Amino acid sequence: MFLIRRFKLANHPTLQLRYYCTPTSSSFTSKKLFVGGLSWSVDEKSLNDAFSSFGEVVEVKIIYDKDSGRSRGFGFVNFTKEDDASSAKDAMDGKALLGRPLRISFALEKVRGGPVVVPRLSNVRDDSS
DNA sequence: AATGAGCGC
Repeated sequence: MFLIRRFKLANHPTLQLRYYCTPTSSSFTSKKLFVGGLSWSVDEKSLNDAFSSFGEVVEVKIIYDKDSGRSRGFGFVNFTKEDDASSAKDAMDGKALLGRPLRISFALEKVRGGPVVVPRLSNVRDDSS
């Protein structure tokens, strides 16, 4: 089920490839939620407060821009049980937090290790024999 | 400076 390697080609200059483990079915469950649509001013504490009532929250992480320090407007919430994550998603998806409606889905996991690009030098000779 | 779909180090 989590077998499809999906790649996304980001905007040209960096030509970054990002691989994610995506489920074959569009609806799946996870203990980890992706929470988008966050107001710039939402921090991890308030996000925790908003989600901890649905179950035991292991981790709350908001993604901040590396050098501007500003929130990128999304984050992740980890529950111990995916039932809790699921009900939190159902209850909070579309619901506004600090004025902005949350966009919640189950988190995609980055493919472990990421893509391995094997250097292939076409003019390398095999001198082993 | 303002930005508003997306999936982190």
